[in-house]
Amino acid sequence: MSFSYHAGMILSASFYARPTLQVARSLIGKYLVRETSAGRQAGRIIEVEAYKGFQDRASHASRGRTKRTEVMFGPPGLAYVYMIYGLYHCLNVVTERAEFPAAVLIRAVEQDGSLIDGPGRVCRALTIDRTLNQQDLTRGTALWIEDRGERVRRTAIRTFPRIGVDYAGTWAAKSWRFRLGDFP
DNA sequence: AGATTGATCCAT
DNA sequence: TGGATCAATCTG
Repeated sequence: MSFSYHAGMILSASFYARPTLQVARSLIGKYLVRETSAGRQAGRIIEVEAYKGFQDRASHASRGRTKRTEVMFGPPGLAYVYMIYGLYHCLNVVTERAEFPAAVLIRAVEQDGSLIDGPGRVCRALTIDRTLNQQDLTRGTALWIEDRGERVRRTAIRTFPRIGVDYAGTWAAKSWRFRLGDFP
């Protein structure tokens, strides 16, 4: 039992252990929370992308089970953090079930009224790097996602093709990006 | 449009 | 081991 204060309910493994597109949708309006020795920061999730299964050519896991993608094959509720272009980090949450590779990329959050737009910027703003790879998000330490009671109407969420995956053939056309409509 | 940066992956 | 690639971002 932890006695530290949480503004909302920490999402449990059962939240992540659902079909990835459902998890992606329901992450909109939840709060990504980062706690360090310097304090606690939170961002309201505005945009996400789903990456699902062995066939999805946009997913890192489509190349198979490697050292990098191993965490995507792990149990739901783990963080998958990778470095891109040697400059930026991207945060994903692992979904569904062990042995099945799937995750949701956090693309944008609203922090203290300002929009942090882009997965690299999200990680920079919340001090998220590879040391948090494979972190268990259901434990409520260092990094987690919580529900603060906001109800997001389904019609408030718009869907788009995923960004930066033009190489993925027909998979690039799938509307697996979800964004809160109030943020153009 | 072009530069940046380093981890990763696969072909030599 | 080498080199192409990359779920991005910043500056012109």
